[in-house]
Amino acid sequence: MYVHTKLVLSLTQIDLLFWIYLSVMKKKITIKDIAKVANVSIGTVDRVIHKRGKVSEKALQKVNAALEELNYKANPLARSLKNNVIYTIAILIPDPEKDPYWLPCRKGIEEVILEYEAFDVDISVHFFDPSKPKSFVQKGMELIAKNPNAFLFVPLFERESDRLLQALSKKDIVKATFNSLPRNHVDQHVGQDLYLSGRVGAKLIYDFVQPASKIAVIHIDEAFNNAIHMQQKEEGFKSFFKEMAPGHHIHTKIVDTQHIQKTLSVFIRENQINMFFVTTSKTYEVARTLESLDMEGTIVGYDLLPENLSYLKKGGIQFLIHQAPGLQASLSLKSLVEKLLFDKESSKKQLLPIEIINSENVESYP
Amino acid sequence: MYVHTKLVLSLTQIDLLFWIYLSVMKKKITIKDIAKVANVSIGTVDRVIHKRGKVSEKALQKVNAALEELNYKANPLARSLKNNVIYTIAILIPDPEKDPYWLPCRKGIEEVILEYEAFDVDISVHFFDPSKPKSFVQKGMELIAKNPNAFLFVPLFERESDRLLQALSKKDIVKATFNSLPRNHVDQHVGQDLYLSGRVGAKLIYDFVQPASKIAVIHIDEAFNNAIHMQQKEEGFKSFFKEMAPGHHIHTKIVDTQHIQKTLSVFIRENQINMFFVTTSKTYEVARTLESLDMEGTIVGYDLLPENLSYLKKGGIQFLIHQAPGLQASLSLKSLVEKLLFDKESSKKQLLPIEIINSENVESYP
DNA sequence: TAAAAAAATGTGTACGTACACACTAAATTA
DNA sequence: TAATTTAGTGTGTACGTACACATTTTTTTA
Repeated sequence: MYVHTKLVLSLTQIDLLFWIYLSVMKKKITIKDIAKVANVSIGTVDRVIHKRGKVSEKALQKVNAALEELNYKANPLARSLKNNVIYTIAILIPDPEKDPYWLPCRKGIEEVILEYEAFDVDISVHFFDPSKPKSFVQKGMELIAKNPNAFLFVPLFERESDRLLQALSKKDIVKATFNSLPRNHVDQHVGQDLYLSGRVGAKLIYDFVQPASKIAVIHIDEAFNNAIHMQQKEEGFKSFFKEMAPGHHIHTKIVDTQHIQKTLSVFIRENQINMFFVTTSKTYEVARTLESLDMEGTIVGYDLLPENLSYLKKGGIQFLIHQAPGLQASLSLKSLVEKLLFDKESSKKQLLPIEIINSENVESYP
Repeated sequence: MYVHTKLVLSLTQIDLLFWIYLSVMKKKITIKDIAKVANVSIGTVDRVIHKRGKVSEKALQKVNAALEELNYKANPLARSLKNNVIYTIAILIPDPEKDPYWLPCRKGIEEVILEYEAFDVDISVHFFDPSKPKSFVQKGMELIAKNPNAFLFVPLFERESDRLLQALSKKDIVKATFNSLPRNHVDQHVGQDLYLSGRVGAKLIYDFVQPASKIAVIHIDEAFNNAIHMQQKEEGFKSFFKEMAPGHHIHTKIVDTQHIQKTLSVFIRENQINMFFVTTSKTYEVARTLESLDMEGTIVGYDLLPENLSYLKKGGIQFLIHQAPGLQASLSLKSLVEKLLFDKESSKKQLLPIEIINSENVESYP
């Protein structure tokens, strides 16, 4: 009612009829319609929308009224078409050849590239050696030097990431990360709550715990893997047990892939461990060791690597927590593209659900 | 190399230079570029692309060559802009007021509607009473009579769905479903593998099974809920136990919400059941009954209803299987919109992963 | 060989937005 | 009051595609 009254007062009879026509017919409101209703030219409407001044107070009010009454939304297609620039996105991730964990990640990215092939974006993927922080910085700097519109990367190393972020900040390049969250500010992030993921692992193990159970958190390759990652998971894990079974001691062991079998065997036998929370995708190493020792045990670990899946199906691993690297990559890339192309805003920080995988539901994952 | 040779033979010197320029510069190939390289007008290129004939053999070959060499991809934005029709999508889902299971579904749809507000689509949501097949058919027929471009619905009732699908087939309306899969053909479907989901439930329970355990599958409200749904889950559940513990007898019980507490109490006491696989979102009813009987037990059920979550956190329910109705709805609607707007093709049948929820990872779900 | 018919090709316009430029009206100055 | 500045407004064009229509070229027929 209010709406009508206001219009009757501010618009002529004919404009009112046109307004009713627009509201009744299923038709998208264009800048032209606004111009007609406000009885000005589209140029004036355009100046109002973009706040470029040179508009009389009277016209401004009429246009703003029409804009609001008709709930005008600019057509993103026409806007993007007119815009006519090709956005470049540079992506830097660990080399999947060096660590197969990143394979689904590359695959996810390639799918998105194909999906937006026909649009005005130029996406390129680059790799660094996950065991060499230097290669990360070097590649990163190279890419930044080319001034892409956005830079998406996995901040595996804290200090080195800071350097890249600093370089990026000077250049007005959109900063986006996934998998790990760097200390410094980024414009967009997709990841998982690692602390919570540790608690999930704890709960899964806790369900099987007996008074005599011996529990250990195993970190593999802490040296050149993401140390903070593992720490946060461990903290989450321990916090759960502190709440639910305060008396239960949790062992912690850091091992190297080098002599992993030997080191682990000794550790397991010495401490009589029969329940394991493995904080990395190399969970299969623990299962393999247990197998070689001909021992039974409960193992909860991370990620759907082929080796892990094999043990999951055989029963050597009870549960895997899925970090969905592929989904993380494709989601972050997609939001980046849509931000640039249609300036669609999505939440800065997106935390993906922590997915529990057992021998059965694994079949439902692609 | 081959590519070059072919071009040298088929194009003039100047065209070749232009081709090199196009390849080197980061620039999207337009119909105009093709016309220039093939040395014809854009009209001719257009006729070739749309196979509208009236093109000489020579021109056709030149254009096709250029199209392929330059890997032309039509700009979906310009195409959609030119197209200039408003697509209508009618959605029919069970009334969330009648069954709260459908609340996230409505929410998911509303989010997508907002997301595409500025685009040329007109999406409307309508509800039917999940306990009244007639209301489903009636509402459905009404919507179909309005000739939307696409019709997305939850085929809760088999026979009634067939009727709607028949009506749809006559009218060239895109048919899409989610949650349940109807017997007859649809153009698009998003759902879950229910048989597998039954197996997942089985595995979760199996991990806790003792020789003395008594296991039951509980169906609640089979009468007006989706009977096939429940059957498939039960089959999956039993198939797992047949494989892993052939001797173990699985009880089955169908109960009505009416006198559920009483019926269940009797059933549980008579059969000494202590492990439950509940095939519907009313899992909390079993937990409540067990609570009132002051008994302990293992319960695995479905869906993140507030009542279920409360028992999950208290420990009355061990695991919930998440059918993600909201995600199913938004995913199917999104693909529908993108299909109409940009004729982007996505796979006809999309099966979502079966997600296992416990008291911890539930926090990571929105 | 000219005229007519048919085939092939090119041109112009629209979609909705954005922006440069041209123009008109009002305000200021001489 | 005329000349000039300035505020306000309108017009035209481009983005890339699609399609109607106009134009040119080739083929057929008289």
